Amino acid sequence: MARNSDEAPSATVPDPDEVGARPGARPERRGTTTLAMVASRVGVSLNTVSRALRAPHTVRPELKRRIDQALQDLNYVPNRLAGGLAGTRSDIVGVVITSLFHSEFAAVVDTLQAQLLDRNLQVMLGNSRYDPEEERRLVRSILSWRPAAVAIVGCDHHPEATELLASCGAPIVEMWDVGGDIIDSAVGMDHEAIGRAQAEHLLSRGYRRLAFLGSLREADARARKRASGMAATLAEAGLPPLVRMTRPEGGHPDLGESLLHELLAAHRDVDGIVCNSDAVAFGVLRGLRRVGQNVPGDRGVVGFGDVDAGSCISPTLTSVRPARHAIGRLTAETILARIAGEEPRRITVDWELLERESTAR
Amino acid sequence: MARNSDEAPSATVPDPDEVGARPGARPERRGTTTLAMVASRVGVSLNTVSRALRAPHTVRPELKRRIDQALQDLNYVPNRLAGGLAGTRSDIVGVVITSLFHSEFAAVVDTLQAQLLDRNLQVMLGNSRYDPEEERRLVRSILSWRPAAVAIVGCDHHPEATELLASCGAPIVEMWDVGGDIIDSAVGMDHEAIGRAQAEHLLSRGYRRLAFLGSLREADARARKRASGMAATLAEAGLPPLVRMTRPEGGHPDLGESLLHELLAAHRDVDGIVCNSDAVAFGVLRGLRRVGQNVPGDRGVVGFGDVDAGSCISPTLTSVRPARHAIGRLTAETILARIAGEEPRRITVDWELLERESTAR
DNA sequence: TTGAAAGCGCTACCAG
DNA sequence: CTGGTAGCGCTTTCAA
Repeated sequence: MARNSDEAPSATVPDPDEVGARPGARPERRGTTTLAMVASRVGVSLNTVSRALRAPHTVRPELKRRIDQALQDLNYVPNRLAGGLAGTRSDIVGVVITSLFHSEFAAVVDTLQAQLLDRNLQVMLGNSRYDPEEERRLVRSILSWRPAAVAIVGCDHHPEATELLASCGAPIVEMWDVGGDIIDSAVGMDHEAIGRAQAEHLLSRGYRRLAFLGSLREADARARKRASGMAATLAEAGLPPLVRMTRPEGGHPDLGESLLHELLAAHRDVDGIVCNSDAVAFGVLRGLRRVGQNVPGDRGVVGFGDVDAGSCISPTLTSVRPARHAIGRLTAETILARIAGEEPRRITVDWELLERESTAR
Repeated sequence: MARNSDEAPSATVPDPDEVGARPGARPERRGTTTLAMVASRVGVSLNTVSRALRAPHTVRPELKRRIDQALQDLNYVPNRLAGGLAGTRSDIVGVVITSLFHSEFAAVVDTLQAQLLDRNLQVMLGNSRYDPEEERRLVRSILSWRPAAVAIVGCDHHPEATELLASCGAPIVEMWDVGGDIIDSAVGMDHEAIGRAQAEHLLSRGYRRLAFLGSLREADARARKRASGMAATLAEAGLPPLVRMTRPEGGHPDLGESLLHELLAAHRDVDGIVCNSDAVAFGVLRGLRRVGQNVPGDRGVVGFGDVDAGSCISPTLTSVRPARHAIGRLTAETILARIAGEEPRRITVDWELLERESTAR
């Protein structure tokens, strides 16, 4: 059981306002107990209490016990705004992502938050919704809390965001992608390599004419890198160029089905389809089933993200599984290391191409 | 096909100043412009600049222009720790959820964050991972930032968390659930009613012996309320009692398939299966397909959450669609209203039972 | 319309 | 080991 300040059977919470009102004690405000109140109740100085909290071993055990008691009696909750202002660190880690909804990054944030909380770092979250302007706003806003570090999705940001991050003095960890210029540290995947692997896999199964389908809104730098990887692979193999189709709508099965129809109308010869996300791929599979096309016989389909459902649909979906938890964990570790003064890191994280029925011919 | 996981110390990174914090000297924060610096550059006093920021109309237009110029030249980023300490508001909204990974709440947080950011409120996120003890820690931690408001999933918390939230003085909005006691305000669904609807739907399709399957870890108060609703419906119809099966693992298709086998072994007569989440339901469908059972013919399956893939699998999955974005939006509105001094609210949000093939007999 | 001064609650430094 | 004393950067009266 954790020792100080972190336990209180809330059976009876004494009134914090009842403090020996001596000249010298600060005027008490309703509801909030300050260190000074605790100190005056115990009869020691304010900063003794502060030390009892931060460096327990520097306080006489007996005194420490009495202080803990008072802390608990008064139900003290520290004011970290004050702590952050006075100290050097703010204990806030800003986390900027591009999307939460399509759960691309939910698992990453999940792991990251849990690991940071263990070290008493609080996550301040922002979602740019794939909008660079929003990202700029968000970065500004988060930096105004003087975070101890910032984790942000991607390596390609609004120029002012990059500038702000680079010069704010806090460690910055760019997540998900490792390609390109890095501000400080990065933990992510090589998306171009993923695109190559997706294309190579389809080619190895005999598909020859490939397309890349996805939401334009989510056609971020990572998606473009994957598409580039595919295009490069095709070029090297001397095959016809990659067909790319996007729409403004979000990545959803309906988008996938709709893009599929467009694709079949314009490029009937395409036989290998890579989607920007599994959600889109599900729609493509649904569409192909509805028009009586056989998968993997007539056309192969590859997703990205490896959502749970991919192994439950029929045909099961070939997809790329990012090491989401690894990214979250390694990002947390990198943040802690950087805060501790270690060198910047650039970590390339594993991913896996899971070959399932949708390409198994 | 696994890929590289090499770790290369990046050489392209500009090395920050000597981090060697000599004892005695306060660590210098790089690139931090203070209001005072801006003021001295313009040749006015510090709080004139402050006013120019917060109440522009109280400053002579010409001066305002010069101040704005200086603000921009020096690339001023406010320090909201200081602002929060000095002022009465902290502009932080704490958001406590039970899970991010299975994206149950990702959409809610998504919408909530975007709406709050529009009003310059920053989201501080915490994930309790369905653990009351973690929830208590998290609430304490978040309250130590003196948030302007707190949004939290559910109405059933660790007792100390409830106590802390109730007495912290900030508006509290409980999300997702509206049943039971409320601390301040709530925006959510009636989960017992959902359970009743799930059961009634199965009964109306001729299924008679019902079971509830799910992850124990996610068997939170909401899930229990839904199961209760089902049980009550069965009791009122004079049918055999609800079979409940849970396991400690997280809600995943594999869990669903595994629970299904257990169910078939122990209660062969069950013909209507309600799952705690769509992910579990997907596994149940997969399992039934593998053992050659016909859905919806032999058994009906109902999910919860209405994940995208539900309409792409075969058979398509009957599920309950929570009004996720509505919850996010209404929570934001309630928070803003409460901060503005309006009365607490209790809002019951719609949901929809989507009848698809998995129960269509 | 502007400025001076007093804190917000805490941490950090120094002397006892 | 303990207490005094400065601030951290900003908001807020209250004067000018």
